[in-house]
Amino acid sequence: MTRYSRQTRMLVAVDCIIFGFDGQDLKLLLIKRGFEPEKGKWSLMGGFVQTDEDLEQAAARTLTKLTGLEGVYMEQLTAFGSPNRDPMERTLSVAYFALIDINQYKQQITDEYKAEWFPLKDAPKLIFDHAKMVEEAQARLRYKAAIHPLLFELLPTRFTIPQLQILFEAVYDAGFDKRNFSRKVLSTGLLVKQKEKERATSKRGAFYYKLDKRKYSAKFHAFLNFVSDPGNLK
Amino acid sequence: MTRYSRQTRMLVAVDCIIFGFDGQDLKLLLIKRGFEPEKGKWSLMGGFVQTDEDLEQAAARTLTKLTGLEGVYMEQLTAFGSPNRDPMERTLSVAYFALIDINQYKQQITDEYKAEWFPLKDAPKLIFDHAKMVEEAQARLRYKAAIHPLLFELLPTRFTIPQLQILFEAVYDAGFDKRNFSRKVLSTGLLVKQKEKERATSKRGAFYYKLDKRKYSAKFHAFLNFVSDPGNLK
DNA sequence: AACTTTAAATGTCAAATTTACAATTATTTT
DNA sequence: AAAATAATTGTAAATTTGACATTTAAAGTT
Repeated sequence: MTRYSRQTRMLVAVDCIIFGFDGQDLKLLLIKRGFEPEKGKWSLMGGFVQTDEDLEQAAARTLTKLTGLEGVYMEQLTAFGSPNRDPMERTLSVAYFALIDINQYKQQITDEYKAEWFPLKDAPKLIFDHAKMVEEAQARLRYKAAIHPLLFELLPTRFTIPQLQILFEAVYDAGFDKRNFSRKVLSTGLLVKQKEKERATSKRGAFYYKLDKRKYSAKFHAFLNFVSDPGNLK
Repeated sequence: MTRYSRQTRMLVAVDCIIFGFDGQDLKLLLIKRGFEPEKGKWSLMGGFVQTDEDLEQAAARTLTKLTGLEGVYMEQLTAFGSPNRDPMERTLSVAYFALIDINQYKQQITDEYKAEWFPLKDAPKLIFDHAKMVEEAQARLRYKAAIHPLLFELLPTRFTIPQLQILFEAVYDAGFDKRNFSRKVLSTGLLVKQKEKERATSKRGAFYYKLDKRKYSAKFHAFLNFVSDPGNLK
């Protein structure tokens, strides 16, 4: 079979916007780019799509390469295709955003990428259009987390309601009423109270909760309204 | 400047899932593909991204080429990148879905593409992964229309509330209570009642409404909840 | 002119949800 | 034993939703 004639072929890359939560702030995992152009500059983790891969595979491979993690929550954000977004050569990038439990992350021994967590609000200047990607990813995160139980992906298996609230407050840069928040979250039926308490933060200690895996799967795409009127989001 | 070495370059296309509404059913605009492979088979309208174009431009150009319309509502759905989705040669496709007022559509004189509207429920077999694209577009349409004032893009400037309801019922393949529906829609404050009535459908006639353009722009991304519990959508 | 027909427009009440707001409790430290 | 701290829980008013039937405007018919 022949090929399509007279058409431009281009590189296709994936770039990952990797979010984490350290208990206080929303973080972004960035690397120092290891090759030209823009070598040594801060960048999203990315890579070219290989001959035998589809996009999800490329994104998962890229994420695993950096974090060592597999089975991480990830979804396609959008494709970025401005003709000159990469000055070297035309490269389409399909952006994926990922949510990981920051505690699961172990920096690769081989320090191959000089990766570093940055507070989202205080990230360095990024190469190409990566800042735009991060911006869109943040908007998407806010959008989806307002109506779906997404942010649990950023927490460890066991977490407390106050921890969850701090996370929501970090994502929306806003304060929520404790009573209403916990009622809302508990009313989803997704949480299972544990017998143990988290004792580091307070004298009284807060009960741990875990996700009810069955219900979590079942209701992941349901409209749960965690945040009312989450601003003017896309 | 040199190029990235040892990487696969590939074709990048855009494909448009074009929805219309004829007053009764949700429709899909398809073309008979004009070149090999799969020449003569039903297909989404698409085209290769050109050297100087970004993705939005390519999608808009493609849509205009088929419909003659400009300024149409369009948003990126997702990128499809399975290695063998096009048997001829590896081609990444970025899918866009568009909503057009079916009455605005005039088939191009040059009949270049043999385009045809199909009821969404009764569309023919499509080439490559286009059926999957349509399926995802429909899911996205249902998702977004449940919470944002999106479906107005499918209607003419003047429309009646019963017409709007029929549209919602077509999109969700469900019936809604007239009283609750009109209350919900009117409570958004987006509609301006006109003096004239639509007189073709009923003896009494239904008042026309228009969108309040200011409020429509302002609230387009707001969470308006047109449909409660719109099923288990993504 | 009165009556019939058809679809549009509108109202109400109960239930559920949301919002605003403060007191109590478990535990550690002093 | 008292103080301090953060977790947990309650309630009443307001708003929104859901279920349900009647009235109304206009055209057609007798």
